[in-house]
Amino acid sequence: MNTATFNIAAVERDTGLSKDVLRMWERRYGFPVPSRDSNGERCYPAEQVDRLRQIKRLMDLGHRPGKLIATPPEELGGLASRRSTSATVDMAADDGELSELLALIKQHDAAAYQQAMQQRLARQGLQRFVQDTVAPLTRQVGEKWEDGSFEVFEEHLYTELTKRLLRQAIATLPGGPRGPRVLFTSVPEEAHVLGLLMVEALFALEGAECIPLGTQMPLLEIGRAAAAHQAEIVALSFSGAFPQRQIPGLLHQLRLILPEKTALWVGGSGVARVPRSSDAELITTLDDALAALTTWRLQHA
Amino acid sequence: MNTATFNIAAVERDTGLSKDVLRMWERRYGFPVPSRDSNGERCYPAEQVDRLRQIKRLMDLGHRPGKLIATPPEELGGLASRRSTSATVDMAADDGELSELLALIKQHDAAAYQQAMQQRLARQGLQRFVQDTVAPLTRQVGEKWEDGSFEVFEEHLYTELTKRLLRQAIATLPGGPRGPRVLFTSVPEEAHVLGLLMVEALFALEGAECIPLGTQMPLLEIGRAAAAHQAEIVALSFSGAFPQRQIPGLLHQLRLILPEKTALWVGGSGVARVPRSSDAELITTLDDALAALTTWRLQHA
DNA sequence: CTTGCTTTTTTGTCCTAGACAAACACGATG
DNA sequence: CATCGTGTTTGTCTAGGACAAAAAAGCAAG
Repeated sequence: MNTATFNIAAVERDTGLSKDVLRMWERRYGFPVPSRDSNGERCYPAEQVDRLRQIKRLMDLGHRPGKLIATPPEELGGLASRRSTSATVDMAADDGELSELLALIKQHDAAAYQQAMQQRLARQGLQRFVQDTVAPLTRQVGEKWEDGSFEVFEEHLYTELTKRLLRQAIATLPGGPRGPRVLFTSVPEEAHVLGLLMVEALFALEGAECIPLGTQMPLLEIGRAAAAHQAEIVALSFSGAFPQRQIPGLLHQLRLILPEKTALWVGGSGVARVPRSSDAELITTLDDALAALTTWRLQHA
Repeated sequence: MNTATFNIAAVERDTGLSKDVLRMWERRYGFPVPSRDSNGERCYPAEQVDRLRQIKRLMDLGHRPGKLIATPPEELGGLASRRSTSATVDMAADDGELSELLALIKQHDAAAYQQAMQQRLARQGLQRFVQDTVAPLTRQVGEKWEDGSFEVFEEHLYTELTKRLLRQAIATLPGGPRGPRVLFTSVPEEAHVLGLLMVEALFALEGAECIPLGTQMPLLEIGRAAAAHQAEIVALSFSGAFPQRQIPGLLHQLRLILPEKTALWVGGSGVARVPRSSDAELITTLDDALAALTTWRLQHA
């Protein structure tokens, strides 16, 4: 297992750091320093790939690469919580029950987790389940992942199982003929969908007609889909890991592509730091989303 | 809407063609020829992006780029069927019923499609539903998409709705304590999951313990997950669009990362042309998958 | 005519190294 | 304390060259 080494394409795939960035870091900071194969191409050892992934993780949290690369690897784990602190305080409420759920994931007990969540869903009803269980749980998984107490694959397991629960719940709702037609999707390179699903669940409950197109739609295709479905609203989501600098340009382009009367609503942790603009409506919380729906209905009554 | 132009990163995102390839084609073939902005950077008009996506689509089908770029745009649509022809013949069987389902997607009538599929599922049972409905339907959607009679977003709609159905069906099955523990996932950059879900459904029916980790797991994380879950089998899937040349190296690496006793099973249309090797077991049909499971059980009884 | 091997063409990826602009951090001024 | 420069950090783009892997074409032998 130690003989495995990664070429630059594999490192890009596994860390999400572009080849350009990898080469630039090597030039500027002297890390990573891969060995070379017989063709002079870079060979990264698994150890450096792991450190790179850790660095990427902390960068998505807001740290600067220069500092991170200067930090010795063994101290990296400690840098976790940063913008988490403010959020953690005001939600210590029913931590107790939630951490039981987290513990099930941590034990990799998928069956028990699913059962516990099903019960909670039955007890709380879908709306409160989304707002009081799924949303805080997702936040906590994010934090645990950030501070290293959750592995990537544990976060994936959580996401996958929870997605299934939400989709299942949504499927039982009747398609609402009363609300606006809302098209749910994300741009290419953006694969996260859990937040979008939460909003879809809430909107479906409100009787909106939800059209889920999955993730990763090319922009021009989003335009075609909106036209074909005569969607009144296009709802997009960006995760925190999505390259922030691309977002404004991307929204501007999409705005040009979409019919004028189609609203563009954008949410997810990736847009928290994006400047407001007339291209799209930025939505940062689930409550915002519901409020936006209410407002839309008033304006189109 | 005509004022929208794409920079090279946006084109890479939307077409799946790497920046290197885009620049290379410009150098070698003289297409695409983007205009330049004030910084000398490439600006691709929407029209060229569309043509590029069409070319990429045909390349995934086996065509050569040199020919495609030489072909005038208006003739591109006609080049569709190629390796499809052989397959279409032997399945003209119950085309009738299936094409009704396809028509519902084409009309963007999500509700009716879901209802029709639910009925079929109830009538056929999960195994036959997967083998006789979902699998051929997916193949046909692929073909329709290839020959241009399905838009990308229609294929997305089909995929999303069908994924939901399968997941829902899987959720109702008891977790099997008898079979092997099978970990289902895909590598980064590979977002397609429908084929994996079909296999998961069949395996779950057979009483195997299925652990769905969603898509896009870094290789080292797949290794950790396999260890943590004590998985006996890791099942991966590659779509036809995944860069073929990366697959063998990738499987070799993963083989080095995984514990020796963990089997590596790989399927999907992307592996059809991959050379056989001792790194992984290549599985090309649903029947193969079931056969592999049976064999595994015999060998570990 | 087909099968299998070798050569040529096609094609993608990697390389170096420089330029620049956008984002950020810091300090000064209102 | 807030707002506005200014310097530093950082990512992305550009250029063309080199090379190897894949596909096609040519050719030989069964």
